Amino acid sequence: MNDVTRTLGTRERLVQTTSRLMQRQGYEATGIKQISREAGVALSSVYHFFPSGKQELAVAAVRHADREFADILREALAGESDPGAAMIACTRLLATYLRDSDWLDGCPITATALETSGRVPDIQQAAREAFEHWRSLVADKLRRAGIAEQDVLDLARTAINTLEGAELDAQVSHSEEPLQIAGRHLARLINSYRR
Amino acid sequence: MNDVTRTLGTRERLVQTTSRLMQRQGYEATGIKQISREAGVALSSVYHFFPSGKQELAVAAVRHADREFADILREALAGESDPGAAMIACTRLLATYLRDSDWLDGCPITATALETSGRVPDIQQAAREAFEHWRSLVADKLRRAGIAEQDVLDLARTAINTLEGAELDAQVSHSEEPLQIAGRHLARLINSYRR
DNA sequence: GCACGACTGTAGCGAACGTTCCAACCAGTA
DNA sequence: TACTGGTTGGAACGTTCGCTACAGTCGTGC
Repeated sequence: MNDVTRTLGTRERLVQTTSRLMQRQGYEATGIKQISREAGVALSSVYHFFPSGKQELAVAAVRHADREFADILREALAGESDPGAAMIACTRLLATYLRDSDWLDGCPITATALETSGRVPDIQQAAREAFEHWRSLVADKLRRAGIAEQDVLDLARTAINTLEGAELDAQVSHSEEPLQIAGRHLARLINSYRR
Repeated sequence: MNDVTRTLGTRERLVQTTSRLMQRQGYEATGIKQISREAGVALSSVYHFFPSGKQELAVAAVRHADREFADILREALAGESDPGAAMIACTRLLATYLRDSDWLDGCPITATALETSGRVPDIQQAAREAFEHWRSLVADKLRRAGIAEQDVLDLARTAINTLEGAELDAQVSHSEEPLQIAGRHLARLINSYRR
């Protein structure tokens, strides 16, 4: 049992533990028994709360990761008024989480989304919604900063995608540098669209 | 048996099939028996060529994917003299492969790299080398185009990372658009460093 | 005190996992 | 023809997988 145990409800503990495990190992490598063990929850309780099993739990975990990552993004974006500086703040925050977790906690859904690609539609759908959600947060920031509407959605898309790629690189390289570089380049790109 | 069968040597068939399966399903979801079945190779032959088993085969598959993706990148980069246009050519080629495979064939090593992160050092190392390899190809292109040396490595890093993120997005969204947008933005970013 | 729904503990199902073992096979060489 | 080294086919190992079944425990409302 860890911090998560005994403070939240059983169902919430399951979702949170699943989300963390899938972030680090992906969908296939994360077993139901491992989840119930690490969450301090009976195996039968998993099927009590998620009657149709692993997939249902995984979808709930992706949705949870969606909200959690959105909170991180929102926090980082809110701290800076300039949109370029806000992107740099994002990369700094992501780099901190990554380093502090010994390069284990990257994007919480990428591994799951990739290995279930074309095989588990429910999970795919949840992942698609998460990316869309995160993009909309960045788009809002750009819009408020006065970026022209015809550039906002595309810029937000590349911003999130570059963050994703840089975080993957940082995780594999065990280095914060890819994220720092991405932050600088994204700021420069966004500034080139300011009027 | 498919195209790969009976034309290449047994060992090469195994590596190629493993690479393709891991590209689509990741490491954990790809079974030794599935590999031997799809490659048209006896199960015992897997252990004949790769005595220490699945991990050793996976490392060989990642190295194979490294070379294969590098060929794609080299081809796309060579077709254009302008470095920005070359990046757009890359995104176009990746988008084509992705669409033609029904959005299944994205980056051949991302899924594997992520789900083995911090758990299978050999695979991690092979993935690290692959990313480094691909970066060096882009860096060469930028250098030859006259980008200042102090900008080359960072730009190459962000270019590869943005490609990775955009390809992930394209795969999840079932759309070529994220890659097209990334191409335009990368070209703009690189141009802003031209002298 | 009692009944009831929520949750747990345990045991076990069939299937698939990675791996091992070994006899059989099939070149090529002598 | 006999031998040899590389390769195969098939059976089986122990373990783990996702999942099911069911009796038992617990806190709450009557």
